[in-house]
Amino acid sequence: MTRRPYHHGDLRAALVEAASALLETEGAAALSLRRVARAAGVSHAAPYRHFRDKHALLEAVAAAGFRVLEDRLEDLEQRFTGDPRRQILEACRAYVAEAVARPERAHLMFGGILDPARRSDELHAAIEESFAALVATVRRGEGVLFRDLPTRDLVLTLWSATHGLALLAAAGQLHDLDRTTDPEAAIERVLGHVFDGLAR
Amino acid sequence: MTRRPYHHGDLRAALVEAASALLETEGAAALSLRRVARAAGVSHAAPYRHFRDKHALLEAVAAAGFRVLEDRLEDLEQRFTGDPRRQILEACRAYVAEAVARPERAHLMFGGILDPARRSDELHAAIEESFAALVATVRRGEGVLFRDLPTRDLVLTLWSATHGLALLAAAGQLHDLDRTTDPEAAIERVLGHVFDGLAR
DNA sequence: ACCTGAACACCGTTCAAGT
DNA sequence: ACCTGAACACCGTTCAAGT
Repeated sequence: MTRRPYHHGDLRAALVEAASALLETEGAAALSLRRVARAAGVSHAAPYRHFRDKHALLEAVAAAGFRVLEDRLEDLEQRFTGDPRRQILEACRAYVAEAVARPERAHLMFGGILDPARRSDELHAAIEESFAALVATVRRGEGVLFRDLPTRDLVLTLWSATHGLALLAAAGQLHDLDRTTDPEAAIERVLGHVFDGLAR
Repeated sequence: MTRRPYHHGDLRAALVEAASALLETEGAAALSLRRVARAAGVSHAAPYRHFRDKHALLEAVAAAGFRVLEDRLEDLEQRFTGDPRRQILEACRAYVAEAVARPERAHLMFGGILDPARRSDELHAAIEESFAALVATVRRGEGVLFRDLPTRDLVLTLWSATHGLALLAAAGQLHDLDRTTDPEAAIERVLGHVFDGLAR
């Protein structure tokens, strides 16, 4: 960490990076703009050159999370070509794994911390694209795996189950059901049953 | 709102009430302990007589939410006696309806705002009891509605799907899938498919 | 026992000034 | 163009003092 008075590089990216790290290590409550600035080696007013306010910085952190999710989903199409069942299963697994690995960011992405009315274009695009990747994954099972149901029904059912398990796991609330169940095993079983309900 | 210097009544309850109201109208970010105190007509230091800190007050708000959920679930056993399918369906509907009606509190209950490591006894008990009510509801379908699966599997699958839909709806993220789908109709379809997967 | 008012360290945001 | 440092209103928390 060089401590020059001026940050000669991509300060914007450095701030998003620092905020993401602080978020996960200290929690959302302890994440202040001033601490982020300090971690990036700039004054507390410098972030305002790159973000309108704290909310905008948090949106950028969330957007990065959605892009990671999108990348992971798109990767699976290549890795399991011709096996839509496996693709969908791994997609849901990745969704849960991401939420468990970065619970604070997951809550920021899905949580009620950000105001939906003030979504930046960047966040909006990141959400749309990761969501499109999800729909595309599910679609590859149409006519092969699933009964003739509206795409909307397939996506809604698989997404709800996956999202629910992911957030329960991220919040540590799965332990209230079963102290011995880890999220990896749980998503396997849940998806098995959900697949049964949608199978042709 | 009387404005006496001393609050002669149940200040603790008044603070939880004021905090719940402020939370829903202004959002979690705008919810300060000082504003809660002002709304209850006491000085900013008065809440510390009843709560160790802000976190403890928020826990009390969350606990109230879990108790509401529990009451709603237990109500259904009486209202639809002998119809376990309806009981479970209405339970999931109530879960989603509560999250949609009070999205900010739902995020507080399930969200990553509260630190799981610091759960008060009150909150712990409220979670356990509402969760027990949920398990009891699902159990009434065992041997009648569902295949012979571990209770854990039944609860996990139904709960994940319901929880996921509830939080997606609360966060306004269902709109990204389908602008015309309201949560009421969505939970109906999702649960239909999930039931199919668990049916005997 | 219950509450107040002053105090402290910290925060988000703004803005004139510096390079 | 990009960043700093002072300033302001607000916050969570503590504590001696009041009734």
